[in-house]
Amino acid sequence: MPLARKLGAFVALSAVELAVLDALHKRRRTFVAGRDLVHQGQSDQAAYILASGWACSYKILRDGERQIVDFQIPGDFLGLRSVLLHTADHSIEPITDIEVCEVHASDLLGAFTRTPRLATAVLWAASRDEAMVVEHLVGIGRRHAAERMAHFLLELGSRLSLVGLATKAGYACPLTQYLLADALGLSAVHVNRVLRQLRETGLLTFRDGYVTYDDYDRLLDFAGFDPVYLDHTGPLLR
Amino acid sequence: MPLARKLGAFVALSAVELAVLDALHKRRRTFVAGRDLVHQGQSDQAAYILASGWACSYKILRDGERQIVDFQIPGDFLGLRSVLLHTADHSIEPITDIEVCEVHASDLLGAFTRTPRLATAVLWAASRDEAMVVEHLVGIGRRHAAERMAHFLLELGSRLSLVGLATKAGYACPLTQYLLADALGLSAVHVNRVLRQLRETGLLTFRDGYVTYDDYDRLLDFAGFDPVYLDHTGPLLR
DNA sequence: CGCCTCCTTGATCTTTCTCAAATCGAGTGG
DNA sequence: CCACTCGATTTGAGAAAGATCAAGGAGGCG
Repeated sequence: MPLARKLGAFVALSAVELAVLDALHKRRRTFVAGRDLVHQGQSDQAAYILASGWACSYKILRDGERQIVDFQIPGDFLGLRSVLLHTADHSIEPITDIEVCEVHASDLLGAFTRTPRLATAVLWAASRDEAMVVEHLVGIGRRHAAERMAHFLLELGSRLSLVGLATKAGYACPLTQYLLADALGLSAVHVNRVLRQLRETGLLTFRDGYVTYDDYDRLLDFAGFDPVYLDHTGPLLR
Repeated sequence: MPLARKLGAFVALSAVELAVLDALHKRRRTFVAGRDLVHQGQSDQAAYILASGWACSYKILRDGERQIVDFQIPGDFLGLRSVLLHTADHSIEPITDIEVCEVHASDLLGAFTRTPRLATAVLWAASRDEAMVVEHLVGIGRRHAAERMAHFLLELGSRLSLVGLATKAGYACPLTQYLLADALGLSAVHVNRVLRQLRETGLLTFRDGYVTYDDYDRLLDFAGFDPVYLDHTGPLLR
């Protein structure tokens, strides 16, 4: 269970807490790629824990422009904020076919009451997600396109290796250039050019759904990637 | 106490919970404008609750570029994420002289264990903050400068009116054009031009530390401002 | 085969940045 | 009261990053 693994990095979970966590994984469901799971503005939505596949959360503006806020990979929550805020402030779309576990607001709040440490752990996971959104914000605001792309793909690799889906060499990545454009605040055309530039300067290659690091150290430097905000040396709470 | 007021909007707090919250407000401190409270990379930092004044959280990139992630106003947490993640992933600078209450990690985690509902409330507040960061991200990624500025200033007004610091007409705002530039991912020069444009088209005026709405309805429309993500009809938990 | 999605590349245009310089008001010391 | 400084604002001119428009190409699939 990728979620337990993730939370376990922060809070040393007891048997009871693991059992409560396991009980959240009862309602299993699957969704097909491309059909929204949650739609911006819906209220009283359930949250989900992503078991397999990729999804993205995004917002649509009036003029039809889309901004992807984050991609979700196995072990991530989908729509946790929507549950807490009572209304979905963003939409969620599966990028591939996905498997999820549905979690109702009452389940979650009940679990928190029974095992407060789990609440702390979830608060930690939410903070980590926010740290990624913040880094994303910084990238869009103050990095130019190539640096932004490099940083983004490095972060994704770092997250994926945490759940065993990436190696030092690279990772499988189902994102299209259109998705990258919507995530990075660029046009799809420019994404293409930037990827070409990264390939031609020997930093990384994104081709046929696979990201390959061509020179990891130089790439880290080029992107100014600092993995501190994703690292954690061990459980904070014992 | 602005924090109790804010959390009270989400969770109907009991006398015990209010007492625990009050106990967090023991260590009062003041800081002068311009000197960092928290510095990027510090570990085991305390968190603060802002009692009066304005602050901002930001990240500095290698090349010295700065991106302001969010401004904090009374009732907001400062550095909550840094406590949970064990390391500050951003810096915090007071924009005006400020008064804060220092909160240690242990106080906070202790309070959560004693009153789980408080943990839920703080999780809610954190989610609300994240929703604002997300909206900020969307603005930087997909809105052009004028729209971005208008949306940003409307959101700020909306947050301020929640704690009684803004009216329908406008609000006092200590931000310089340099701060706005660093927040919005623009150059200070362009911020100036955009403010002029908004003034000349009769939408809003930002002058002498005061934001005045010149035509609120047209401004809402121009910015595509949707206050849903800040609204809450009442306590979710009773 | 024909259609569809995604990727690729060229040409041109727009937004925003950078550099430069003038202005303005609040303090400060003489 | 005046000269001086300092931070913030304002405006202009030219440059650059990235957007938009347009058109092909390559692979998958009914």
